Formats: sequence, structure tokens, C-alpha cells
Amino acid sequence: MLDKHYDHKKVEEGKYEKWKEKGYFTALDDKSKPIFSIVIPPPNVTGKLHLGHVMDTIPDDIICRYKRMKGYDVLWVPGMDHAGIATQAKVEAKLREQGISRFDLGREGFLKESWKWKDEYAKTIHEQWAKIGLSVDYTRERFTLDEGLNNAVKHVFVTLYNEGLIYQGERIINWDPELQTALSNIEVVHQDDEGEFFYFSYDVEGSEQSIIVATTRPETMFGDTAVFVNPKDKRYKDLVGKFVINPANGDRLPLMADPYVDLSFGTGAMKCTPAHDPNDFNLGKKYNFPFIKVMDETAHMNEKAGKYMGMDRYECRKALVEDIKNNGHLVKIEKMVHSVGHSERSGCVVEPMLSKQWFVKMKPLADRVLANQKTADKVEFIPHRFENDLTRWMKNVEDWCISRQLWWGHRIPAYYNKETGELLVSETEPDMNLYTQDEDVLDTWFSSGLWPFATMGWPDTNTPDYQRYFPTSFLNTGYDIIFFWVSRMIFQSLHFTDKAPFKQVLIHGLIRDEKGRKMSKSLGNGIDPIDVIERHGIDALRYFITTSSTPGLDMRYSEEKISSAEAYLNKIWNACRYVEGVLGEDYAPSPIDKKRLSTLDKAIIDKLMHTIKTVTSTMESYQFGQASEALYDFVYDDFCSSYLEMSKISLSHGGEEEKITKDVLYFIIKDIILMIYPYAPFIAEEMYQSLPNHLESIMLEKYPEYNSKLLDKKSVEAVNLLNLMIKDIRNYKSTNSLAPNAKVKLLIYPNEPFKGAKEYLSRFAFASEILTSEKRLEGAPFIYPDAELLVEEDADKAVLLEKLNKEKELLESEILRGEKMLSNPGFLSKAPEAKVNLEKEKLERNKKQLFSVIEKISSLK
RNA sequence: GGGUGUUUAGCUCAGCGGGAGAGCGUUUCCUUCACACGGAAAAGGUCACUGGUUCGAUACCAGUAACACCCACCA
Repeated sequence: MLDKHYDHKKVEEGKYEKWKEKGYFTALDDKSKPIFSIVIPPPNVTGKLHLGHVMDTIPDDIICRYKRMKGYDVLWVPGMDHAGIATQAKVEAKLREQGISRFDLGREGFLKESWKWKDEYAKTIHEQWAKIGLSVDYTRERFTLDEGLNNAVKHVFVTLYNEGLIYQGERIINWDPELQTALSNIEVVHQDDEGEFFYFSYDVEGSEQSIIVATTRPETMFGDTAVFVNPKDKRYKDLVGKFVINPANGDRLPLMADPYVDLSFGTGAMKCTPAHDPNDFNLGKKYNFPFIKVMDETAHMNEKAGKYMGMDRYECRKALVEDIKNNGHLVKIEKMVHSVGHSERSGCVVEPMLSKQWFVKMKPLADRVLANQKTADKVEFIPHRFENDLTRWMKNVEDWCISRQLWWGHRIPAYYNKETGELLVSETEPDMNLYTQDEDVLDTWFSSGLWPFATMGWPDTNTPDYQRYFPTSFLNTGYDIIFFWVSRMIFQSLHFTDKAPFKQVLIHGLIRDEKGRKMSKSLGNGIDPIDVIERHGIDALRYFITTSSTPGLDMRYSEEKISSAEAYLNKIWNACRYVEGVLGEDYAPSPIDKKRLSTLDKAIIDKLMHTIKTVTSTMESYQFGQASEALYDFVYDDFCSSYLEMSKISLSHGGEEEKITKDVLYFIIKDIILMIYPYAPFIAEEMYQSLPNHLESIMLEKYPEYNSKLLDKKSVEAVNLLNLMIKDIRNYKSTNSLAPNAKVKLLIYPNEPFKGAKEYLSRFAFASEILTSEKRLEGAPFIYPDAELLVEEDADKAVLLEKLNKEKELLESEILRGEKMLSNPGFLSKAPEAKVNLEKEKLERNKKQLFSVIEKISSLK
């Protein structure tokens, strides 16, 4: 027997371990079944799981559990991401607390620390997966730095290199001076920061004139090679070709003209620093300037900065501006808000710097994606609009800087001959007496991009998993990583396997706090899923996460909604508890035989069938909100409020009627449990186990099937009328200040809604006597299309009249609308026939009803 | 500078070419034998605005406004 209240802690206890031990999560490799395969978005081993991970994985879990019940052979590959830069930053921070730098430990020692860190957090993540109930196949768990992935990464690198799609080049890249590594463009977050715009005057050689040049980064002036103006700029026409004096260091700089310069910006004169700005770099190449780097890897000034050498870039800026001011070349300083690049990981201001790095040539790979999206094999995005984000990015993509000056990651398989310096790119290590390996590691997304196929055994394309489960069916992830991850999986997969890695991508939004703010460390508004689970249980959290959101849109965390999800589960729990009590110890279910069912039974089963149909079709299209709503309405309105209460009467009749009612109750509660199961597997298993005739686990059950033979429209209409009558009588009592349980006499014309309905009326409307009339009723306040109901009780006439008048008004406006519609020739000729007939019927009914209402009103006066 | 999303009940949000829905909150009542994490009854909305398409628009199209987000090298 279930407890009176659903206790989530008790319910959750031990179930996950049991499912796992029994092997229910393991893909069956059952050739007779259709395949459904997905890979987990691998969480970073940087820390504990947060609500974002819950959003990444719970929809997957719901779908996997649903698909298993639907008879699919489901493979869900779990795993984790080494998250190169993010993890290294964390490990370094931890070491720093102990006063150790990574250089103190050396590469090997540092990697040892990193693996220790990984093991610790992998353990935590495993515990959390269990807590949230992910039905992942642990026999196939992977890690982005495991041997298989290592081989895949090497293979991909070497292949792309040999195809000319990976190259080494010296370019302006985004440099993170804190982590001391290069970053790719999308790892740079642009923010509008308040800064200062410095106006300096440059003396012009051989002229009395000077020109004013503005900059936000004076410290880079030591790397300047020229000053540019626009060739059309009349202000500087006569000065072009002369030399100007750099007020920072006295260098002679040519004053040149190039159309790149925007006439209207600043003073129209721009300094050119080819080694510290991407645009200046282009100019530098165009005019063959030297590339002068003025800072080191930590953004401290180098020897080019003269006396400022060794200063941090900002110290230097301050000191330099002060000095220029003192020698009279500072014109003014303006406050200015401008877009500044920050490192996604360390948050520090990125320094654009000339550097030799490895790049992936993106154009051919991106074109392949664009071409594929025009074929039938395209990746379908849900919602559809996110496909545009992908294609837009692919159209404008720049080469991908993949080398990172980190230690935690896949080391680049490039080797340099110690003698000649000759470069060797190879999957197998050469004689290390002759060669040294490139120090850099790869961008972490380089390996995550291979996730869907490398986890299936690729580059070996003959593994059973690759053969059977690749390409995968589906991917669920946040819109914030479409560029980082989704797009990279697609182009890597197309290039290396000739297939898109998944058929569909379901995109979710971000979860925000209750005030709608982003959850962040600095705000301290993050929510630990484990705390929520402690308070409300994982099933309530799962239900909330998947049913209160719309694909692609951000959602707000709401403790209130989680509580109400918990209350809903408790409702089902108690319905189940009741049914269980009713069935008793020795109940044995019999199949439903429609011929023997009562009107009430037929009506509820009809409604169940409609619910199954709606829930199934919405589940198929991942519309969890709609699916859950349909089930919720059925549970509350049709089952708990109506059938469950009314069935108490047929149960009391005993005999066959009792047995049939039990069968129906069993049939319905079981289907409810099976439909809530993917959302709330723990409570569903508990309830399922409490039912008679159950299997070893709910995980072995089949999903409820829609059966049109069990539909019965007439019964539904009859029961609806009964419910309407009950509602009207209750309302009548409430508006006439009668107690809800006050006994009333009822008169019905022409007959009760269905045979036996009187008993329900008397119980649920507290009727002492129910008579039927062959004639229409005098003064009946309740008029239905084919029935009338009179409550014979001292009613307040004024209240009654008010009610009837209200109804009259409503009916009149309805009729007006109907007549207007039906007198419109356009409507009659163009609207679907069924709609026209429906409106005609409605009009007739309303007219009939209005007529009766008017009659009643006059009889009351 | 481009692009996208949102605007529906007091709050948080679903929904949708044929008389607007939920949760929470509010009002009145009820501890009756599944559930007070409950039940009954009720109040509450020109579905942002302006045009257009349509027999019919909250829904489709165009524009406007507010808010949010993404992309882009503004020195």
C-alpha cells in the first residue's frame, strides 16, 4: 500500500541502481527493432552539474525512455569533455591557492594534477547523472581524452593536414594574456566597455602643421609603422607623403592614404599597428610594413617600449599618456563606450597579437555543410529558425585557430626535426631522439566535434556500433553552443563520414533565475539542482524543466512551478493509492470488453483514447508542454474529478459491475502511470510496482496504444450532459445562498442523461428526489439543447431572473454572430462545408434555447 | 551596421485561421470515507499598436514601438 503522501526521497531510493544493474540502459543491439540513437552533450569535467546540464539531458532521457517503450532499440552514449582551457584554468587556480604555478610542476606534473581533478569530478558527475535519472548506456561511456578519441583526433588532424585543410600560419589572433594561450574568434566575448579615446598631436616633418590621431590603445604606439588617412580627405590632402613624428618614441612614420580609413570617424587619421590589430595587419601586408610586437605573452611591454619595458599594458598606457601630456602632445581625452573583446574563460581583455598558430581552412568544410542543408539529408533544427544561424555562420566563417598554448588537451601530432627544423605531421610518433613534438594542444572543440562518430568507434568504420547506430537520430542542446559544437560536429562528420551526424537537433534556451537574469557566478544567483531535488524531488524538477519551456526560448526558474509539479505528482500518487485500495489483494485484471461497459466507463475510455493520441503525437514531435498538458487535463478533470468519484457508485453495486469498474480503473491508472513515466520515472516505477500484475520494472512496459474501437461519442456526450447538470446545480446553490450539500428536488425533461444517471445526480448534486417529465418544464432555469432541468427549491426569484437574463444576452449575441456569419455569401461559398453545417446546427440550437429562456423569463414575472 | 526572438489574465507562461487557456495568486465556501501538496463555486483579458490578406485574424503578411539576444574589425 502506498503512503498517504508521496515522499520523493523514499521513492527515489535505490531505483536507479537497480535499473542500471539490470542492464535496462544498455542498448540491445536487437536487429528486430528500429533504432534510436543519441549521444549526450558531454559535460565539462570542470565542476558540478548545473541546471543547464539538466536542460541538456532530461529531454534526452524522456525521449529515450519513451522510445524504449515504443519498441525501439535505444542507444544513449554518455561521456564527458576534458574541456581543455576551462579545466586547465580551474586546475591552475587551485594550484595558485597553494602558491604553485603550472610551470613549477612542469608539463607532466601538471597533467597528473589535471587527471586527478578529472577523476574527482567525473565521480561527482556520475553521482549526479544517477540523481537525475539518466538512462545512459554506461557500457559505452567515453571521454574526450580516452584512447579512442585520441586516435580519432590524430587521424583527423593528419588527414586534414594532408588535404591542405590544416595549416600553420602567422596571423593576428586573440591572445588571452592570463591563460597565455591563443583563442578562436568565438571564444572571445565582446562587451561594451567604457574606455578612453586619446587624441594626440603628431608633428609633421618639414611643416608647421601637426595632425591629430586618436587611439584607444596608446601602448601599442611602439609598434606603429605609419599613419593613414583617407585619400579623399581634403583636410590632409597636402600632407600625404610627408612624415610625422610618433609622440610615443619619436619615430618617423610615413603619412599615407588608404580608402580603408573612415573619413567620419575620430579625426580621420589612424595609426597603423600591424602586429596588434587585424585591420592594421592587412594594411601592413599590403604595404610591406614590418610587424613589430610590443608585448610578451603576459601582456607586459617588451624592449620595443623602451623605458616602459616590463610594465603591464595598462601601467604603460597610463605612464605613456602622462609623458605625452608633459611634452605637450596630448590634445584631449574623451570618454567612450566601445566594444572590447574578453576571454570567454578568464574574462580578461584579449590582446590581438601576431602569432604563429595552427588553423583549419574553413571554407571547403563550411561549403559542404551549406550544400548538405539543401539536400534531403539535412539536419533538421527544431525550432526551424536556428538553421539560419548555422548557415549564416557557415557563410561568413573565418579560419579556425585550433592551437592552444595549454597542456591539458590533445597534443598536436606535429614534430620538428631537431637538426633541420623540418616539419613532420604524423599519426605515429617518429624517433623522438631526432624529433621534438609541437608544444601546443588542440582547441577542446576540435575533439568534441568528432563526438557522435568517434564514440561509435570511428575511424574504424567496421565496429558494430558505428555500423548500427551511426548516424544518430537526435541531438538536444542549447542555442548558445550551435557555433561551438553543433556546427563543428556537422562539418567534421560530413567531411569524414559523408553523413550528417544526426537527423534532428532540438534547441533549448537558457534557464534564467526567477527575476529573468542570467545565472552567473558573479551574481551568485545560480541554482544547484541537487538542492532542488532535495526539496521537491527529481521527478518534479524533470517535469518542470521539460514542460514549462518552449523549444528555443529562455525560461525562468520557478520554485513555485516545481512545487505545483510536485503537487500534481502527488495527485496521481493518491489516485493510484485509491485505485490500489479498491482493487484489493486478490484482484486479477481482465481485458476491457466494450460490450459490457457502462456509459460512464465508455466515456472515460473514449477520453483516455483521445489523450493517448494527443500525448503520443506531441511526444513524437518533442512538444513536451503539449503532451503533458493533455495528460494533466485528463488526470484532473476527466479521471480524478469525474470518473474516479462517480465510479464509487458502481463499485458499491458489487458483482459484475464492481469487477468491470475495477478493470476500467486499473486500465486507466496504469496508462496514466505509463504516460507520466518518461517525465517522472521514479514515482512512476513506485506506483507501477504497487499495481497488481506488474512486470519486473516499468522499463519493460509498452507505451499505451490508441485504439479507435474503444471510442464512444454518444457516451461521452451523455456523461458531459450529466457533468453539466451537476455543475449547474452546484452553481445554482451557490448563487442562491444554499449550502452545497443542501438537498434539492430535481425535475428533468425529457429524461435523465443516460440510464442510471439519476443515482449520480442524487449523489453529486445532493438531490433528494429526481423526477422526469414528459412535458416541457415551467420555469426551468437550465436549458440544454435537448433537455431541461428544474431545481424545485425556494430560489431567489431575482437571482434566477438575473441568471436567465444573462443567459438570454449571451444567446442573443451568439445568434447574432451566427446569423451574420450564415448570411454572408462569402462564408457560405468559401468556408468548408463541415464548418457551415456546424454553424447552422449551433444557430438552431441557440435559437431553440433562447426561445425557452424567454418563455421562462416571462413565466417568472 | 546586419540578424533573430518576445509582447496573451495581477505574476510566470502555453496556445492558435472559425467565440481565449494553464500554473500560482485573488474572492466565497468545505476538514465528506484517494489526496488540504485537496475539493466546490467564482472574479479577472479590445491576445502591444497600425495597416493589409481572408468569408473570417489573437493567430498569416508588412510596418511601428518597447524589451531581450546573436553576429560584425569601427581605429
